[in-house]
Amino acid sequence: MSRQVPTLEDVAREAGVSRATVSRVVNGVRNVDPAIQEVVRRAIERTGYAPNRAARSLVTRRTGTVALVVSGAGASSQEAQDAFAARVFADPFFGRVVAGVVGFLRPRSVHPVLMFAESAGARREVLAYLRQGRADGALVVSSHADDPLPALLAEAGLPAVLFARPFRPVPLSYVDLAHRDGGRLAAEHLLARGCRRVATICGPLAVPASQERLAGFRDTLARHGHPHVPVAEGGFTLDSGIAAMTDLLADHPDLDGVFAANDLMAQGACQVLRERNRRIPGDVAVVGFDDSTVAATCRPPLTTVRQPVEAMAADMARLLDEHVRGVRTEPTAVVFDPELVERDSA
Amino acid sequence: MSRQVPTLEDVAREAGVSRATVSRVVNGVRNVDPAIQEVVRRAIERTGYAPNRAARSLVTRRTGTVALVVSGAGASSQEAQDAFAARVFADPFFGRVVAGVVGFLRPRSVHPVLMFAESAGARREVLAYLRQGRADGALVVSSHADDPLPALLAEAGLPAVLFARPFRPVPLSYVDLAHRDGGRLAAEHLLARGCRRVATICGPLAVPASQERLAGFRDTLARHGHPHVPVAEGGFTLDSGIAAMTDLLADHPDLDGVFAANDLMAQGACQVLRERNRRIPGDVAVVGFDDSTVAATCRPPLTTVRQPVEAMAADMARLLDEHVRGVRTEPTAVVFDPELVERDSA
DNA sequence: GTGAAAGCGCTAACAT
DNA sequence: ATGTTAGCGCTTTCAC
Repeated sequence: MSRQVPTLEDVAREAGVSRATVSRVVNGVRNVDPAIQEVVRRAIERTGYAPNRAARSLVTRRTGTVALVVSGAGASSQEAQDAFAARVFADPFFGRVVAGVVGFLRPRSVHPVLMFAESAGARREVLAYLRQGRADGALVVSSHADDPLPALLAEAGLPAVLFARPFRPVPLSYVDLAHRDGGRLAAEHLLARGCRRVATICGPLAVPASQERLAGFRDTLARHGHPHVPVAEGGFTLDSGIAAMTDLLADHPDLDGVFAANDLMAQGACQVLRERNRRIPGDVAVVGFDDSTVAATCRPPLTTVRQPVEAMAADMARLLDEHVRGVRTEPTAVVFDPELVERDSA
Repeated sequence: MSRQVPTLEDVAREAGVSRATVSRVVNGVRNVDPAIQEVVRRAIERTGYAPNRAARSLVTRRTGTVALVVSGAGASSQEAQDAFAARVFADPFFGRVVAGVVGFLRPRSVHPVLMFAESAGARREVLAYLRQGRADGALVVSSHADDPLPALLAEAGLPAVLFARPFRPVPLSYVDLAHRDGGRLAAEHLLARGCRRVATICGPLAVPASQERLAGFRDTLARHGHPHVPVAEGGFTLDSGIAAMTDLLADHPDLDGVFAANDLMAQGACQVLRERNRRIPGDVAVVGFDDSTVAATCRPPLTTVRQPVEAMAADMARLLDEHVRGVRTEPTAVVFDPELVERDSA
């Protein structure tokens, strides 16, 4: 059938040296005569040798693989799982996480295996996967606020790094954004351009990040003499943004500024506003959050609070790498600063 | 540091049996006394044993992992790679592929490792990965028409299944859609609702699927007395849909129906139409393609030609599984039928 | 039905 | 600088 795969032994025989020597040149260990290196390299070429990773992993106890886990609230039917996966990918946020993670991992030849942990069973699978040594650690992105996975990972003593501070304290490293500052940035910008009747479409209040963006926004407005800010809660989706904006407009037809806690909801808000023939930013200024891909394609392009997701994700991978290599032992938090990106919507 | 992980040996000692017996119960092999099975199971419980996958893979020569490869045209800078990943995930199409693949794989405890192959170096990495036995096979989704990866995979004799028929024949299994029929469905629907001046925003003509959707659309119209159909080529993105619709409208201000070769471009078309105050479908009917997530959230919701991506992706995984297990040896093509989904836009 | 033992292909001491 | 050798933890004949 498929011909036998060459092993270290074969290469050694071909090159007339020992397995150990071949192993040394394959792994780039020094202490090998340059001339012999060349001979071995040629033998590798000729035989078409590729090191068997299972054998290597068995002795090194490392796989060069990390689990990229998308963790969420828990439906368990097949349709629900499909929907979960589709929803995750529909959010431009996740694509940026992957880009950042892969950007760090790829140069190091480590690969991400995609896992969904939206049910108790799926969480068990993630733990089993890690315990079987199939991956060196886990990168966890929770969509759900009170995700049980981080605690399980920590208890099991498995290397893991989280995107966003967990709801309840867990001895795990994480990267996060200074969400409160982000809310402040949005408020200051709206105020600076003269808005006086501003409202906000906040994210799910069960999510700490939503709470903080809202708090930063509110506090700043209060400090500038606007103690009462209409709030509509959304779910970080386009639809929820549409619904929230519709509600807000019904109760406060005279508003002149809106801060949406992510770009998707901001886009929904813009859609509603345009349908109602409100000019953006003339009649109503709109500020989003994230600076995701939709921010640029939205009509009009969104002024938004940028979250450097790619950089954050890359750092998450870096932290995990350090934990796995053992050069970092204590849980560490890295908090990034948001930045206002001005486009046309405000 | 982290306590020693229990091995088969430990469980065997704990249960008072041999390694072989423990292995048998772990792998569900029969010929084990039920009483002993129970003893072993308890020992596993007590020790918290989890089989080491590297060791198992070393002897079984199977990993329970498949590479999910997104293959594309070739930029090689870090930014280009980031952008590639972000773009891939921005397309709702890919999320559905993942959902379908995971739906099949998960019940079988096999996991997808995500790989991007947009450059020659990245392609080499994919081949090396497979040759090292780190994955049992590859599931390939090409965004680029003349992707060199399938041929490389076939030459190397590595198990692989493609999403969509490759540009030039390659001895690999693939799943695909009857795109031509999809184009026909769109044309028939537009005709049936009375449109007489229809145009189309086709996909990149370098992609076979685009060609076929266009051909099916054109042929059907021609057969009904409309030999000349204005065509604008897009790139399957929102922006390109906007540009194409703008052009079409400039040249043919009186058109009353548009078929866009995917939903993203249809959405762009709708945006332009609404800005121009054309009513949809009253003034201009719009038909999309894919029935992706944007179809439902578009304003108005899109009438579209459904491509059963999840089912196709699941079948792709099934074919690969069969090739890997050796129960299927010949390259096989599975072609799915499109279906018209009526919503509000046409 | 169960155990003994031979590898799977590799790395890493340890010798030389 | 290079070779020898002892495992890593598992599955799988082959005896019993």
